[in-house]
Amino acid sequence: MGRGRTAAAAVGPPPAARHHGNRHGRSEQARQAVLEAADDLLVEKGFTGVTIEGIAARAGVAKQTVYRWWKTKTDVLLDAFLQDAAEALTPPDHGDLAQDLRAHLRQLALFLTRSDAGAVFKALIGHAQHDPAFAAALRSGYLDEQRRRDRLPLERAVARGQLAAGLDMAAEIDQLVGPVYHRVLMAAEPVDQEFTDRLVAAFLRRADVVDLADAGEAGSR
Amino acid sequence: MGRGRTAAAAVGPPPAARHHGNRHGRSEQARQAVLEAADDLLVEKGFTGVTIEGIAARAGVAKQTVYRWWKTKTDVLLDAFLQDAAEALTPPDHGDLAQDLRAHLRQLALFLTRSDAGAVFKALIGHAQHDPAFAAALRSGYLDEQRRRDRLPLERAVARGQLAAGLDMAAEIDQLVGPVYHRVLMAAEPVDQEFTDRLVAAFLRRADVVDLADAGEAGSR
Amino acid sequence: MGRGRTAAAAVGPPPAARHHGNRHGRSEQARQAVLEAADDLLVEKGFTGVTIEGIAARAGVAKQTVYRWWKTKTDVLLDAFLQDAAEALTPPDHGDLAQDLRAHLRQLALFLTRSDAGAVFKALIGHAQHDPAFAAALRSGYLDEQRRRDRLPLERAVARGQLAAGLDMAAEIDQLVGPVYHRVLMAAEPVDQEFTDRLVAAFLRRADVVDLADAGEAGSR
Amino acid sequence: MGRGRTAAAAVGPPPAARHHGNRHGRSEQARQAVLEAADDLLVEKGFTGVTIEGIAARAGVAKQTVYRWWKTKTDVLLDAFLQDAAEALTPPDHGDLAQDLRAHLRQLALFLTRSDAGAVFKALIGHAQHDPAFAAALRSGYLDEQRRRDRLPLERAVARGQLAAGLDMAAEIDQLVGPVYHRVLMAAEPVDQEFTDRLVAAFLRRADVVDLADAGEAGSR
DNA sequence: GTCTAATCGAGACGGTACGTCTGGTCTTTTT
DNA sequence: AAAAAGACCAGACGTACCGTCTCGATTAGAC
Repeated sequence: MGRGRTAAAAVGPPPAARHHGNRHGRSEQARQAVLEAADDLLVEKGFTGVTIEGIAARAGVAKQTVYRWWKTKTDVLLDAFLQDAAEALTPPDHGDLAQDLRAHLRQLALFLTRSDAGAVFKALIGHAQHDPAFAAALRSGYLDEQRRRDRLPLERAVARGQLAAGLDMAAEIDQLVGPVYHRVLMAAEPVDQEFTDRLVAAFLRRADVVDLADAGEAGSR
Repeated sequence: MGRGRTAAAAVGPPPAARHHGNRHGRSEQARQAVLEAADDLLVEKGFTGVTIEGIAARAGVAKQTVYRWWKTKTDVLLDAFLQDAAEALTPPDHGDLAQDLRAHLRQLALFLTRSDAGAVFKALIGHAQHDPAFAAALRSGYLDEQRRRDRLPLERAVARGQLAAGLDMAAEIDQLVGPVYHRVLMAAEPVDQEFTDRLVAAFLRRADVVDLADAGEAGSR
Repeated sequence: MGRGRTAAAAVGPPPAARHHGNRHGRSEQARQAVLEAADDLLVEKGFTGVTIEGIAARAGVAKQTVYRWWKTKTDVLLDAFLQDAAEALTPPDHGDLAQDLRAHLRQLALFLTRSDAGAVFKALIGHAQHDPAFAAALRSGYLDEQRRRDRLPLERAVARGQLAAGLDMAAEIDQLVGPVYHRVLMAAEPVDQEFTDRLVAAFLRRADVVDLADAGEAGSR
Repeated sequence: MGRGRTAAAAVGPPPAARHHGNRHGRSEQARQAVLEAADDLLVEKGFTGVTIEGIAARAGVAKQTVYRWWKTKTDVLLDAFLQDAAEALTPPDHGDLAQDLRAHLRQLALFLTRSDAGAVFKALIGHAQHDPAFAAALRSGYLDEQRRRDRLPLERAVARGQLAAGLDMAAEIDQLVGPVYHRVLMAAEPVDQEFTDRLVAAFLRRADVVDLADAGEAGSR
């Protein structure tokens, strides 16, 4: 297994933490081992199969070391997820709204349905339904930022003059990503490209987008 | 406390079950006590606070009696939910598509955010993320049927000639209800009437709806 | 290993306890397994090596089963000891005071220095120094009764007219057995027959014993 | 609180140790703080309540500092005890055997039942039952020397001609102090002056003591 | 006046056992 | 036949100490 963390490691690692159990901070080695063990276990045995004992055992770490830095197994999973996925869902910038949105929704669908991190994410969303405090942590740690990223293509289009400025961004984003999450979390139906492209098309039609590639004409195609 | 079960009791009760711990079949009394205990506990203490031991204790029933009829605590909660909410979300029939959809989405939002049954439902959706078998049970026990109910306004509109027949129903439903679920399950934002009405308006615009009240004109655009 | 419990089983077994985990009482099988595991462990690994986890594991019993019936590992050891040793130290009755006392002290010395039960007993006495509540339990469970047994030879001698009635029994017993315990618990010196016989001789000399075998003479000096 | 160590400090302090954390030796300040913390904790919380972590915390010392100089908590307690009690139980010299013995046994009884050091001593004796290596350390560090002190009155009496030379000293000492320890360690009965005086009387009677105060007569008064 | 080496406080580390809790299984008696 | 009762095995929970370790600060004596 392993997790192939990218070097960037945007989220958790405390500044300059490469030492070993001394006053100068925690062991980065132990931290990484715990995070890897946690999401390996989630992928292998599912959410219920993740226990702090199991994480500690697989990470070759003392239980107390896990408890010292994380309160619950879901905090570990969240930490692991944040580290893995921080940059997975940044929408691309092709200079074209339609293209950007299609690519972004497709990427989101694949992330949720195909990647290990997506599996972790679904588990975390699931747990958030049972634990309001964790829901808040998940929101502030990930969802808020993700919503900001989701908004980027629209904001760039506004800047380009491709899109009217008065849009209710939040509502539009919900209409774009909401159906994707809905299929992933509740329905059993596949979330294929046809589906995500259709969401984009519906948006373009209702949002009076100026098609820059086909300048001079108004309307949505 | 209590649950005010409607007489209909659409789901579980075995035929002729009014006895109590005798040779004549299971005790309907015990069954009801268990279901009530389960969702009372959920409302009071949250999903984690529901345990089979706790259910049995509060229902005044032996643990084995719970295990005899349900495999897990989530099966109890599902059973309780189905009994309570079976018909809760049937969309109304005003003879007008726009009116029906607006009312239905509003009702859905209220159900999810305000009712006890909605709280149970969110908990079950949460658990389904951790347990594929339960997810399947939840789908076949409720979600599939609910999707059929969600479709009713559209189908009636097609029958009325208000809506073209070639529509991809599943995708349209996802675009209508998906954003609602998304806000409820993931975002912290309120799901007010303005939001749900906007979803309906977007649908009407993209779906070439014939406005019967304003007959003679074609399309909405 | 094993413990070869004598059938008599004077102490613990609850009345009619041969069933298995039902409402009618505890499992006698589990109880025996726990007691045997406890003193096997003590003999093998010493007092520190006895843990409730270890007892449960070796007995093939759940930890909770141990905790259900005993509060601490020392309670288990005490129970085991009582069952093993209840009648181990009853002084013999030869009809002669000197003979009885010599045999009894010799038996006590051998019990303490040679038998497994003696090892358990020393451990319990040791623990009693750290735990006043346990000390009281040990006294009421064993020591008080043992002191009564220690007194028997003297009382029989009084009944026979071999010994004056006004004796301070407690003080005399302490002078007889105290030195034995002292050597066992504190000194490293052997407690051989010469030593125990000397204690008896000193007692006979100071206690104005009528030597029935040599009737007619008074006093021992 | 505190311990009021007498200046003599017979046991541990290394020569010229008043520095603090440099190459030339240990910190006497830390050493004293540890010893005081250890027996304060014992008196306050009992043997079980003494932990190396607790000692270090209360002494305001790092755990490692304790481990650097002592192997176990019982070694700390032993060290503390030796420092406190080294000369506590030296029998007086009145020039009279009976008087010396009566005073000595009385002092022993009071030490064991009344003083803080006596409480520590009982705890150490208790632990020695569980740990043969510690038992040996306790014997060589204290008991052997104490037995030598116990013997002093008898040896002086022999020198004075008050007592026959052929006596088995060890056995006689055991008969004098054994019953006292026995009552302290095992029985709940008080160890009052009447009891200790009786032990001396029994000894005098059996040991053909020449009463110097009443010279000329033989026998034990 | 630096340099060196031992000890100090601090505290993270891998571990073991604690005592508690819940999950599921089982057996017996009662209805 | 199913209920109530509750003991059973199993194993995770979160905590307390264990004994080891690494660190940076402190402080003599050696140079």
